Amino acid sequence: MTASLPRRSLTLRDVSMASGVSEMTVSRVLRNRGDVSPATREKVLTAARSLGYVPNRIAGGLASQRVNLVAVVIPSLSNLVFPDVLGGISAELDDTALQPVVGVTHYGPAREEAVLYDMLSWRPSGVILAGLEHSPASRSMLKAAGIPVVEIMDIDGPPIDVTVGISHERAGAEMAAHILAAGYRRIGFIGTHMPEDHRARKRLAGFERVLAEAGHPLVAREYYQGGSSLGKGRELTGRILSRQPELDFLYYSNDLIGAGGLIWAREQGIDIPGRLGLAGFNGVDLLDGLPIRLATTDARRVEIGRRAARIVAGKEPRPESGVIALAPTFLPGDTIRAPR
Amino acid sequence: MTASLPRRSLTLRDVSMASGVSEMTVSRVLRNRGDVSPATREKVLTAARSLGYVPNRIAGGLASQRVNLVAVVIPSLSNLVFPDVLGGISAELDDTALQPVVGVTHYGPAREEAVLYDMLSWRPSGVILAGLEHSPASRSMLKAAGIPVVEIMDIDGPPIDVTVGISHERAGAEMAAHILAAGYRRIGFIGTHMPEDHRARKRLAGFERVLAEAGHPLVAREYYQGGSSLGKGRELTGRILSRQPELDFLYYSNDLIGAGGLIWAREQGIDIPGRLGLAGFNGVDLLDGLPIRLATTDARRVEIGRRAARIVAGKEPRPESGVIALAPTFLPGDTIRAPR
DNA sequence: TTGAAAGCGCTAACAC
DNA sequence: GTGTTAGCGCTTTCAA
Repeated sequence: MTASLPRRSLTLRDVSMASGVSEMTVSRVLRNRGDVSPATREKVLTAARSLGYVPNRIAGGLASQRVNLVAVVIPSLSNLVFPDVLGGISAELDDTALQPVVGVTHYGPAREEAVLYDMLSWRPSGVILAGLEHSPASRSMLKAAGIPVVEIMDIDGPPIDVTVGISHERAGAEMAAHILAAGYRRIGFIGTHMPEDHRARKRLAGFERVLAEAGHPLVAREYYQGGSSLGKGRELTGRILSRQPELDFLYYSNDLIGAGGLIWAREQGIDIPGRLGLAGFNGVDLLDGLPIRLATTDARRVEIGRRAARIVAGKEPRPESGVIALAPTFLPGDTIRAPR
Repeated sequence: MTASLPRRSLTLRDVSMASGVSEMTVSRVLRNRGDVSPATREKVLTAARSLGYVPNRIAGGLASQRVNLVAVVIPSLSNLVFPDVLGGISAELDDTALQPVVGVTHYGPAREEAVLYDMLSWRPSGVILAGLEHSPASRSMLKAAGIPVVEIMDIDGPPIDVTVGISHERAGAEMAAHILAAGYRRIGFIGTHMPEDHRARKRLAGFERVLAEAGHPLVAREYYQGGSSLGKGRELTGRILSRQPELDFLYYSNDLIGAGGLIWAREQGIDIPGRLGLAGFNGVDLLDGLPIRLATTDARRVEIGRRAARIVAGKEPRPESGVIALAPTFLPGDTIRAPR
């Protein structure tokens, strides 16, 4: 049995004819606009439902010059952190007419440009995008779009319109301060080699700055390509420690490789946090059930998503300065000694 | 300094005037359609770029009656498994004109209905949605849409149009067979209490059927509410084993709680897989770096996404039967004994 | 409270 | 290779 697929979809006109009411009134009923008598209303709704009418927003958007979409542009979906941001955005948009539409850039500026072009061609009511670094063409597009543009997750730089996030420079600096206060001195770093991961870069810069100022500069670094995983963390931790066994602390650019390193170090029987301290970044709750908790920084992902959405939705005014700064929060966990 | 936001966005007309070429030809250039002389082409492109023109797809879609969107409707983004499916979809759509647009249902049929209504109102070229269970209204909408509809991840039931996935009944049955073959006899189950997680339900049904047929029916079960996490897995494993210490195998409804159980059991010094065997479901690679690998079933997520996308994109014909069955693949890991 | 007319910005179809 | 015309399905505006 083959269901016969309708050649074209239903229009207001079909509902109008089925209900004996003008298209305009049908439109009013379906959008809950203006005054319509209960009787007419009922007639229309019945007709629409029985026909299985689904409004055509393409036409509606063109006519009204208004589309209730918010473009959300992020680097990746497999990164664990972006679903949290999306959760915040979507929770805050839930009681508005706005709907998020997600585009993924895979950390490529050219790809970001293409995604933006694409999304802007749907004339969304606002844009939320990760980071402050964009190609000149992307910046022009966003400025020319005439809609709210909220850059998120980073405030170390000038926004196009508004930015909501944490200072990664500060997050790195604060972590360095905690590590030094706990007495660690021979500190190494493990992170992605991604020129386009500006936030990781800024964190490392802040981290190194504080270490250097204290006279205990970073003594080792290990970079990797590709995605983060527990396995990668194990491997790199093994490598950096076999090369420089004197290291007493490892700072990871994210929690997942940090957790991998933690698992490896425990297998080796290394005393943590005594002989070796470890810290990651993000504060992902996925890892909460591990035997010991990795020290990390909560990047305030959900809240960032919420605030960004609030601004786009007009629930909260655009800040005068264009900047909404949240504080990165240190989570000590079990992998860093108490301060001396 | 306040950038002046343009009151309305540019139109083809603006590009036409700036380049001295008709709107129609501008449209041709911008879409790479038809023959346009290189000279004209250049003029148009230059004008469009310098103005910062971004086409209006709302208008384009209305005029052409064709929108290059594929609606993708999934229960959750935080579930680890759906990003994989999305990855497969997006990889396969990358060399087509189609673009995925994602909607999230949070496992609610009413919410699914709303999301579908919403997405269909954009007149997408196709729909990919998780599961075979939908409200009657959802089914009517989908049938009436007149576009390819691909239900994914489950083939235990009749599709609306096409379904691509694995049989969860079979996945559960096969896991039971492996467990029995390894000599385990006192088997328990830990899973979500989600009436709407039909796939988990079907897996358990297949699992129990084989156990019962072999004369070793399931002897314990533990359900939980809410999301899955390592912590939840630890907690439930502790609970079920303290209640029924004689259990020699635990089957989990997903890898994450399974891994939590594994971590807990190792902490207790329980011999795995000797004294106790464990298995999860999904085959998520996130957990690859754990000290020992959890036995599981690869649910073929990426491939499911790919095949679904291929059908929507017309790269592969709709199967006669409407069903594309992939084989769930048993991954023995280290938490199940070798068969006797 | 309801209806009629115009037009949103683009593209299909056809003419030149 | 390029231009003209009509119209996609709705909503805005104005009139009744």
